[in-house]
Amino acid sequence: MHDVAKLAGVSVKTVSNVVNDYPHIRPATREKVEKAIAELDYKMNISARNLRQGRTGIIGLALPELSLPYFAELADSVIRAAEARGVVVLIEQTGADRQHELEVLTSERRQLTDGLIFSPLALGPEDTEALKVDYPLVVLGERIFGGDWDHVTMNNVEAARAATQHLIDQGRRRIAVIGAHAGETMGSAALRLLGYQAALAANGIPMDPSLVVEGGLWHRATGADCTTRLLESGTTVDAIFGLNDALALGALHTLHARRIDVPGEIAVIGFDDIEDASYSSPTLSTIAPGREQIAATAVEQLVARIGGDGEPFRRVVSDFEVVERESTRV
Amino acid sequence: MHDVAKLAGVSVKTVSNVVNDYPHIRPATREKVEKAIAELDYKMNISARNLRQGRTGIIGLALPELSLPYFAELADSVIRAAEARGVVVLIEQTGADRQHELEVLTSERRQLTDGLIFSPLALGPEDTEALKVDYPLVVLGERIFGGDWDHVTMNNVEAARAATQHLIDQGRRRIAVIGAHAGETMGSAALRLLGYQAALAANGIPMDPSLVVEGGLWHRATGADCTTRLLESGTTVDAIFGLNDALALGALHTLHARRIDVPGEIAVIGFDDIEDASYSSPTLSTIAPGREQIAATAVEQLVARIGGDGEPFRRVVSDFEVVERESTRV
DNA sequence: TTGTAGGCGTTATCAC
DNA sequence: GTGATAACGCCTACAA
Repeated sequence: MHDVAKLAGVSVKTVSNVVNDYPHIRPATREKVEKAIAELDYKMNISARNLRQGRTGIIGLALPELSLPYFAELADSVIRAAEARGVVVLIEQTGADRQHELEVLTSERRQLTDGLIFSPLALGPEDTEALKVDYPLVVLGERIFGGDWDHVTMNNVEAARAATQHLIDQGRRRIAVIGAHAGETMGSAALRLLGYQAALAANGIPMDPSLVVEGGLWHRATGADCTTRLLESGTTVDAIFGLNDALALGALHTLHARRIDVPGEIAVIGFDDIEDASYSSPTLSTIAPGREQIAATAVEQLVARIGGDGEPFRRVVSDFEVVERESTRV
Repeated sequence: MHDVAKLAGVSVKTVSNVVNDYPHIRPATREKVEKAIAELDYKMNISARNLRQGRTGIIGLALPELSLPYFAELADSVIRAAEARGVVVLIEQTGADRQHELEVLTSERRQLTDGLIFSPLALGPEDTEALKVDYPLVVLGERIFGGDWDHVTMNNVEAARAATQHLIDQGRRRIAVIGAHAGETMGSAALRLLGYQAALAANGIPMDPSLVVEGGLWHRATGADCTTRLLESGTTVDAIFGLNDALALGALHTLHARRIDVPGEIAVIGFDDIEDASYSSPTLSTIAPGREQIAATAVEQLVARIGGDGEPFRRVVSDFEVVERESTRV
């Protein structure tokens, strides 16, 4: 910057003003400086600016893992939204491990980012304290309510209710759920199960515990495994609600292997609308959770906070949609 | 740092020594300092360190997009490998657009990263000059050979030959390829096509141009579309080689929709071994390209370069493996 | 083994 | 409108 200033015959401050688009600069001066910049191929030192301003222009995104298609697609959307706002994204994977999720919140890396978009999977209401951090934070999902931070989420209960209702509308009555988490009262698993129960109740269908299959991590493998256990339990089933698409795709896999017709014998619906859902055989009906909207809103809120927005903390709920495809089409 | 030094009764330099694990410190001194750090909850200012050292501890990863499962899984592996080496990863998406890929190389964001792992999809040999950058660079894939940078890749030709040979071993003779890029002489498409041709030649099978289907971006949708065009051309086909798994999964989709038995009538093999390949119906045979190894090697090389390694530029070729699943199992 | 001085490249302040 | 100067918080000499 010194060199540029010298070559242009101005002070460093003027150079700084030019590169920062400070409005009150004489056109002639600006031109001189820009010519010097071009001539010397000068590039601003971001580290120095960061030090001075206390900002990095980087936001963190902490999620379970990119191998899970939903999170890969979410990350894609977040990066795009961030780019539109002139910030870049540092991704950290927690592996859905509670210790790792707690660590992310206090990590040294938080120094590197101006704020964090956090999608926890293992934290629960007992970890509320840990989320009281001194940097801008936007939490995704519904695991932890009511803290002093911004929240972007979807209406899990209502969406799961709609998915179940869709199956009921097709005449299904023995609807299984795979991927349930016993004992949880928060988190997607619990909330979606609630929606499922609500739909059954609203249609006067008794809830049968043998139709609720536990499953830990929501991978395809888990869905395949849950479905095997379900079928081998001998209970009657005419539909399966996978609490996410990966589970539902795993279910399709098992059903296919056992030559069970979908949707003829058993209809299947998932949740997330990942890209695979459009290309599986059969294609998978699912809930589209408004991923783009979630990403855009989260980035927008975070950037606003970083900019010193003193608004009260918000909780934004995105829209969802039932997407009917072959796996439930009669 | 001043405050810590004052509280511990030492100089700032000593504090610095402690936090940087400088070896020659009296245990008593170290303890005093650590106590003061804990008491004040002191955190080092990374920006200041970056300014002083000229390093950020961040590496860039530029790839087409995270929605493509192969790249999502690659990013996952890169982040893990980077974590093991104490660096974090900033991901940029190029959308496989040439302009965007060129821009990534000179972007202001390069100031923020100590080096870049770059997986180009649109650049070709004519862009060699653009890759001559003044920061550590590791290029993935085989689009551009022989420049002054490190290269981590797989043996596309040999792997494609093995995939084709696998189909031939199953008695297939009318083997189609989907996703070819006419006119390209570099890049995965061209190299894999070369391997395909080599296998046919080695087995005395004539190459039939009507079996080579063009397809631009390697998404599922493209694979589905290529397969439709292939079938509607009326040519005889008993196997399809998708130049990546997404294409092959798209093919499975179309074949399923048309009630064509896989592998009974048509066998299908892909390339990449993404997670979906294990859970499609039928499960997809494919080439496992050693993704973990590629990621680990790329990070390792980049970190070595950043550390000032003056070794000559290397080209590392990872191992691959044919994975046989239902889509080719007789 | 520890302390002191100086500078890394910017931007903010406040004159002019 | 533009310039001089002092921080931002750390690390690398070099000295003690």
